[in-house]
Amino acid sequence: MKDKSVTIRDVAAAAGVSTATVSRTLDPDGAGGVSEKTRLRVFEAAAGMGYRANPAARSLKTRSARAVAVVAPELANNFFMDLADGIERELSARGYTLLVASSDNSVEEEKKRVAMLADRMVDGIVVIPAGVRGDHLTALDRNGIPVVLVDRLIEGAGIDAILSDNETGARELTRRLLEDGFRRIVFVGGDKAISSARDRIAGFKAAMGEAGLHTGRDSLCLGGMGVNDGFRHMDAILKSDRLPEALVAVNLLVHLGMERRLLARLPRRRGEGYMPVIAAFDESDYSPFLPACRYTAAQDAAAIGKEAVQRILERIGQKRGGADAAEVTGPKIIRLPVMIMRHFQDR
Amino acid sequence: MKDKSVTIRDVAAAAGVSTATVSRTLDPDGAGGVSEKTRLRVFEAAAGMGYRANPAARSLKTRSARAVAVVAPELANNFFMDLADGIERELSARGYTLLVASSDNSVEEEKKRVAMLADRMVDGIVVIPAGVRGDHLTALDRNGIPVVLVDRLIEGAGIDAILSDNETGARELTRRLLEDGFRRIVFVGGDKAISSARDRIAGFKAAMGEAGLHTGRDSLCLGGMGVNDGFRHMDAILKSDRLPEALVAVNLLVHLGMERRLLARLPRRRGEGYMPVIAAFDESDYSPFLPACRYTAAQDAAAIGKEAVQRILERIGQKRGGADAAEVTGPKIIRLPVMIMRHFQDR
DNA sequence: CTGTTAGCGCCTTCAA
DNA sequence: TTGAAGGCGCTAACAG
Repeated sequence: MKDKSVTIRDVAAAAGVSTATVSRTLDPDGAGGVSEKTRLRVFEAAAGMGYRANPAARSLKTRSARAVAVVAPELANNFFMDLADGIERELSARGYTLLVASSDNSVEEEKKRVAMLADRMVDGIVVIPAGVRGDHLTALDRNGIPVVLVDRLIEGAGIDAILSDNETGARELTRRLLEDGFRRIVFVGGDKAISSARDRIAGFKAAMGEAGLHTGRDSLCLGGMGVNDGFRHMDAILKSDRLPEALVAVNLLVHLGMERRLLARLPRRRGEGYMPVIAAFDESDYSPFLPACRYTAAQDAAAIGKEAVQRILERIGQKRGGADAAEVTGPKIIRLPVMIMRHFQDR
Repeated sequence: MKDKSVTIRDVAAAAGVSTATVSRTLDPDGAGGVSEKTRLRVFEAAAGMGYRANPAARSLKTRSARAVAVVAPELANNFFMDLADGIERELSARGYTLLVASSDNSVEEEKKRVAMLADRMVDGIVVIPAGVRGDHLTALDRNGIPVVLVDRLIEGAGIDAILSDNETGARELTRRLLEDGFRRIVFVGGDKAISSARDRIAGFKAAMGEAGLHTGRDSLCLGGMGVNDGFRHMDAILKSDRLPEALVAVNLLVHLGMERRLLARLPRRRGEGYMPVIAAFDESDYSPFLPACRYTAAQDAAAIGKEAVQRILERIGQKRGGADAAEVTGPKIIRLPVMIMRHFQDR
């Protein structure tokens, strides 16, 4: 907001060329026919005067802002921000800016935020969907603002997505428990509306099936993806007749809730009473401290972020180039492997 | 990016008024002399056509973008994102957009990001400083882009700041340990370059002094604010002659590192050998699970975020109004209280 | 390879 | 209270 901000005209005057030449020289996409001599002169002049292109003016003209947005259900979530971090790193390396907005776990809010971002002419939006509805995203994508889904899929929306291989992850997690000799295993949490949860449930069932175990009502405590849901389910389990030997938690938060419920039991003395083993999706810095936690499926947030950026910039490039082959190919869905980690607790 | 984006002219035509009238009617600051009748007509037309003002064009003209940026040392940090969440909530309620960027814990990077954001004509920047240097921020603030520091202070920079009352927090934390009967207490971690660390150290010393205890070399393990630093310090402590009875951790990460080191000991069986008690800054969802953690000082991230937004919008308003009284008053520094929490572990 | 020109969509005097 | 007109800083044809 410096009053004396130096414009392209000042640079042009100083370098003794036209504004058009300066513009071409300083084109971020670097594709301009400018002679080496003038290019040098312009660069020098620009640097000397501390010229900085005005992005608003540029946007107004080019209808693009060299910015990409991320919309996450919440900001204060470790996994989402790991993703954002990866995205930011990748993006800034290529001269793009990242905007972040929170949908506050609401599709309504997500709609608003996405609209606002579209207004701000971001070149693309990475969305961690808050729910199952994706019409607003599909519309955006069709209208020329590329959208890439991350972490969760919206079925039938026809939008590219980068995910973890949730089914395989859950199957592996369950297999480990089976290999350890557990038989009475219960899956906890999981909103059927959310694709990752569905896939994880499927993986669990598959592994149980392989072992010849039936997965009926009493081996599934479905519903919810939050801390309270985990707490609630664990509570119910503790009050049930047949205590499971092991549990599979659908995600970090449900896992946390379950551990909380276990911690809250009286008497607090460890080693007394029932203590199940938990295998959970999502590794965190604190996993080693959770008393029941034996296995986690660690998602590679950095890789997902990187892949998402790559995909969205590719799409942005295509749009500029005018190619529209993507629609024919159908949405591209990438599933990245997870890593199973073992935690040793003093049990 | 819609090809057929509806502009102010379309609305003007539809409503049968001039573009100037539409502009006045839709002024976000609401201060325009427009008759109720035309205002209604314009609103109706705008809504009917789905008009959305183009922020780039508006920015170009007004040199403001109704956007505020947050620059944090890292995104994948619970406390910082709690702050960001609070800021976002407050901001979007007032029609502002939040941009988030990471300085990657480097002042150099912070400089670059801040410059980029200034180019994008954000109206103000909330910074969680990466280090002690703040010239670039002071310059910005003087040049008309309000800057508010959060969580950490930069001495002598003359910039407004919203902080926790770190000294009182650390003193309280230490007092609790003393009340519990501990005498050999060591403070762990803390970069002297970071104001919050300095204040916390001072609080520790004050409490110890009150109790008539000396705080010499052997009661301070200073240096570092990260997980590795905590680990390293705890390692050294375990190898020392006189094991402290209790420890004060400078922040969440150092605390985590310390707990990790304790966890890593062999034999892994709990209850064997030495187990100190820790009082740490920063409460998290996982604090109840950390075996050594007895007290935490919980910062009120939401309140800090809210306060920061309020302050920065105030400054933005002043700037528009042309008032410059702030410079006379000197920087405003607000210290918010922390809450001491007790954790009961099965020890 | 470089300059000229005409806006992008909006806001804001200045008159009416 | 309203309208007309002139840019904000930049880019993208189109000439030269």
